[in-house]
Amino acid sequence: MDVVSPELNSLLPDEIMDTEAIEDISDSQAHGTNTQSKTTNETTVPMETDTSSNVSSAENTLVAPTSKDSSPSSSSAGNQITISVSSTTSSLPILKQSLATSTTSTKTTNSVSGTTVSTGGLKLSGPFTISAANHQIILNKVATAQASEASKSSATCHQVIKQEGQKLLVTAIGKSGSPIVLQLPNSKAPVGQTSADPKIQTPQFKVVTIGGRPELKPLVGCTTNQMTALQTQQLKAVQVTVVSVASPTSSAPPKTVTLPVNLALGQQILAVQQSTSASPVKVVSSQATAQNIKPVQSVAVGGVSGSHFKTIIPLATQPNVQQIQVPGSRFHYVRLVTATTASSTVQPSGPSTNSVQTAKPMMVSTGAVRMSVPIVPAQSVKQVAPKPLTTAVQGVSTSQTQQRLIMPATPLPQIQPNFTNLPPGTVLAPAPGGGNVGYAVVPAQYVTQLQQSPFVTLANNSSFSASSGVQTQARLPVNGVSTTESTSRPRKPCNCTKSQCLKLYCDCFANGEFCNNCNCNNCFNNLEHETERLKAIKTCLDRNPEAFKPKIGKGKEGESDRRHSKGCNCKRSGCLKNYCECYEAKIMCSSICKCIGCKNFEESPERKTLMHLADAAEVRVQQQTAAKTKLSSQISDLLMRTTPVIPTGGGRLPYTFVTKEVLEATCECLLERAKCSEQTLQPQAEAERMILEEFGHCLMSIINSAGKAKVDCASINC
DNA sequence: GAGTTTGAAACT
DNA sequence: CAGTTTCAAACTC
Repeated sequence: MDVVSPELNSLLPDEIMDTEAIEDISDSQAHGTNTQSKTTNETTVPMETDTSSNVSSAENTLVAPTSKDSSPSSSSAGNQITISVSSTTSSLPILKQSLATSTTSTKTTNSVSGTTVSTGGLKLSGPFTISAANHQIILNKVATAQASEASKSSATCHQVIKQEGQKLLVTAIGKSGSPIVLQLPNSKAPVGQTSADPKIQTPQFKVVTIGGRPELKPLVGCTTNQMTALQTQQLKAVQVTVVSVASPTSSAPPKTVTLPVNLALGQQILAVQQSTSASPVKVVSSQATAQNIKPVQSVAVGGVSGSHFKTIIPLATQPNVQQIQVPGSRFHYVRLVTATTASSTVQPSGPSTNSVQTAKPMMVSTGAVRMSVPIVPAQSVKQVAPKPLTTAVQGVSTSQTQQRLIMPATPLPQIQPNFTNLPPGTVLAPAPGGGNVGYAVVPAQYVTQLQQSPFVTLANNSSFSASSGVQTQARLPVNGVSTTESTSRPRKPCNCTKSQCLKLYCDCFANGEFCNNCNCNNCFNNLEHETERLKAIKTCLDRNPEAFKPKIGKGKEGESDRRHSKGCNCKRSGCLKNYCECYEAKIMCSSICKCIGCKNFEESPERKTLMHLADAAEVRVQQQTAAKTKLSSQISDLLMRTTPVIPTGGGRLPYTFVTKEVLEATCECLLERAKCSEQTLQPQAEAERMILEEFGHCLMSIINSAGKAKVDCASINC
């Protein structure tokens, strides 16, 4: 696997670095480690990135000029990277500093251009833009759509990374929305041949893995050992790992992912493949030294024309996690699960194995094909990885870094070719094992679920240890709602009995989640039945391509912000019961609803009544809670202030607990209960019973508190 | 907790 | 596309 040079690392948005990393950059850069990259077998492929958690800076994104725009050196001999940094507003000190110290760039106040990044034998050339203001690195489309087609046969229109016979062709995403294609053909195949006719030869894609991992340990035999101390120090800062696309190795069968042509239609393909053992470049090297890196791998997939492709690089605790956000889709992030091959460059030695077991960063995994295929036609991409994510991810990572997902090795040839029908955000995880690649389709939420799923286990199998780990998932905001909230929110367990949880009847399945702690019978909505589940997903999508999209979307102009995408069809519920999907979603029915006798509209008296009742109930609950809290606090306060005289061995509780404050609080509780009964039109007898029960509760609280105080005092006296 | 009602999903 | 069946959640008792 190729690893980004320190120079390029320094150019990455600061969101992908943690504070430590940034500091490290500063430190290392201060020492002038400009020449380190040449001795480091690492190469970075710049990814289109957007970590713009800052909205204000989002508008400052600058796109490097395409070749059409006379961008410099896009066709230059593949040994250069032309970096055009245009920072209009906010300064990015770290970035600038990095640029100033680690590149040969021509620096101006707010922009840097003409950077050549050369790392070891790997060289990357091609225009891209680093926007300091927006914290973006944008790979521009090298040419226009027409030119791009022609460019496939010309290396000059690609950014080429070449190392030891391997070439990585990078067709950058441009403003026109062309997909990023990181193409690393087999080293034995000439570049021109590979790219000449994609129809004849299926393109092989390689996923670029960005991010490193803290606590990485150098692998035995990797080039890390050759790194100087300065290199090591610099690499601590940030790591961008370019993972292979096709995995041509002399010893292992290449892991090739064949992508359908239509994926290029406004959809972004991110294929990853790590370099193999045969490759002189070991991915591990930089990461192994990245002790302080908080690697992040995330890609926000933009839409077709004119949409913004953004690669979100959130902090991930482990390197082989990549996230893809597809706005508008409930599948928002992706975990790329590394697969392993029998021939792994991972040394069976203790250190490397242990590093995995202990959640140490192991980009070492070889032959892995990781591929994320955002399916949804992109809409405007506004989602970014907020900085707070960094903290969240880090927090999560510490607790779950040892979890690993064992992916079933079931090949799915019948489904594999058609990625377009998979749910958005689906992760295609190659199954570990031989040359055949099986995929586990993991909708976004699944990834998070997997962390707590019983299917997530520690892999003891050495073949898994290096690459098949499921890493801690950075949680990105989903439609403005933190996925941390959405995923941590307790979901109602399903009770499916006949659907095997593989139909949309099942809420878990419909929400793109695994069943977990459900009451379902004969459940197939789990990794153990990935084949069936994959088929079911495909079936659902065939039936309705929108099946996995949120039902509640934005309405037309002038209508409510939220409305049901299809509308309800209620007939008997008046749309005022939870049978109605609109009412359940707490939205009013809209013009597209086909309901009969609908009462779920703005001026509906029934609806207003319900709303008032609901509000009143909520207020009552709050008041009761407050009253009880007050009572408890006052009792506690009394416990602190009073020192009741406790007769030795006596059974009497001190009367001093029944103070004025306690009485008042008790009365408040009783009054609230009475009001509640009154508002709910309860019969008097029932109301009295409820009040008495409440009084009993209050008494019990007092007695318990007094008893506790007695015990405490007695123990003190003893 | 069992039985009923309901409407979305699935099927024909 | 409409009608019917299946299904699981919501609801009632």
